[in-house]
Amino acid sequence: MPEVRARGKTANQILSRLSRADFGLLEPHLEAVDLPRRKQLEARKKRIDQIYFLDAGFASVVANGSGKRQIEIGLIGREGMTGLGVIMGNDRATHETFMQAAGNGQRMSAARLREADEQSSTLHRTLLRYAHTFMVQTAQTALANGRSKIEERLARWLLMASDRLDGDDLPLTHEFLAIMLGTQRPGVTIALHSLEHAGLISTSRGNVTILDRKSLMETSNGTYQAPEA
Amino acid sequence: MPEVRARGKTANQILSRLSRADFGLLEPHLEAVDLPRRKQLEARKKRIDQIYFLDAGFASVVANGSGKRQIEIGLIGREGMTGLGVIMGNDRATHETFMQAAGNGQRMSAARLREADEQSSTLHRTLLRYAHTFMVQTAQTALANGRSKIEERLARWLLMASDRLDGDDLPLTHEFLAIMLGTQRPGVTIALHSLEHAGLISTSRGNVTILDRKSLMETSNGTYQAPEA
DNA sequence: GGTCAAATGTGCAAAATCGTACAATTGGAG
DNA sequence: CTCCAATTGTACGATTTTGCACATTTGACC
Repeated sequence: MPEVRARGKTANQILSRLSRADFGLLEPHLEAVDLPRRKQLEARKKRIDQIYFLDAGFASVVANGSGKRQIEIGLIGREGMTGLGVIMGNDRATHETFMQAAGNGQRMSAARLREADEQSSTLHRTLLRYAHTFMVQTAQTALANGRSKIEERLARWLLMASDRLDGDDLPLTHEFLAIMLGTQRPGVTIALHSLEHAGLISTSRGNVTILDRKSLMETSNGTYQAPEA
Repeated sequence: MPEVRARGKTANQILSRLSRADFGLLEPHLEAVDLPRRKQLEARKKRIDQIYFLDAGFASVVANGSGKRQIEIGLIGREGMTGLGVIMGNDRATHETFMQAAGNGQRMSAARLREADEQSSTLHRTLLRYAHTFMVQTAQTALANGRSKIEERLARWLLMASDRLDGDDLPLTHEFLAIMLGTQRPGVTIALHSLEHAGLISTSRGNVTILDRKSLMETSNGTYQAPEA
């Protein structure tokens, strides 16, 4: 049987919503790949060679400052893709992007994507719309970082992460969460306990399970926005 | 004499760097406008009707959260424009944008800009490149908000503001700065005094003057990036 | 079933920031 | 010149977060 990848074969929301024609532009170049945890998808200041459309798992986009200051500015799951720089005319990555929860996706060369992007204005518009979504997410992050307490930001982050996974089990260590939120690791431990005591989550070594999504949203105090927006 | 607006007639860096042809697409629709302080250029959730290319002064883009939580996510000066949503396929504004330091600029209808943007791919690419720049600025803001002290963020902000004005005099009240940085107003007063005692700035009612740009950059502790990047 | 590195729990003093209140001052309007 | 509202200076307890340090637990591997 021929190796034809149907549009419906991917869980990636950008790909699966493309028109048949637009998908046809990309399809010959797509390659299914496994994406283990910590796999780097983009490296700061390095040329973007490959574009990843995620089907499962999620990646973090992290900005680095002086010293070891770093903080997450966005999450990418099956709703999105890496390589926005390519779409927007900058072929070098500004930030680090790496898998945070293992999964898989479709990969293609950045050059090929650029070609397809130039050929189809409808494809281009679709990709741009996602870029805009990501921009809004980053802005929300800036707001949360500046005006919210750790517990609120943690609640927001857990919700965003679970949106990008199938279940409510999030494979995360406190250490990782601390880096994502840009705080001390013990602060994360405290905040997680607080949420756990309130019955919103349960935790075990390297794992957080969301129990009460609704209350978590309240705890996030307006910093979390439903993904459809 | 005919009222022809030459490309060189505007200080806006996007417009002045356009090819003759691309500028020709926009020029018939541009209208010089005065932009007083607090003039709103975009309103959250409202349709974007007009696009502004700034020639002087600068605008703040502010994200709002629950209650009165708000924080600035970006500055726009003569290097930029408003209405990125239109370029990226979203005709409603996500954030508030208003003039922070009075100035002037060129205005045109969003519909006309969209038309021109669709006609010329070189114009489109130019606008997109600015959108990417703004995205990076927002990401830097998220980093600074999450990992920097008020004094560092203040130094960063003053530098960014002065990049977008001609002189080193910034017409700003503590109150406004507090909103921009997302902190308490007294905190700004303290931080300004600290910078003033160190000889980096001088202040008077409603005004901050930058005296030592270089030291300010050091104080910002890596959060400020030179505008050319 | 023992070992070890990773992950988590906990404590605590220092620093930063918040939240709020109120006094002092300044410059423009009348 | 006088008045007044906006702006700035200052204070202070409460809260949050930092920055360490160290004890404990867990689970994979041997």
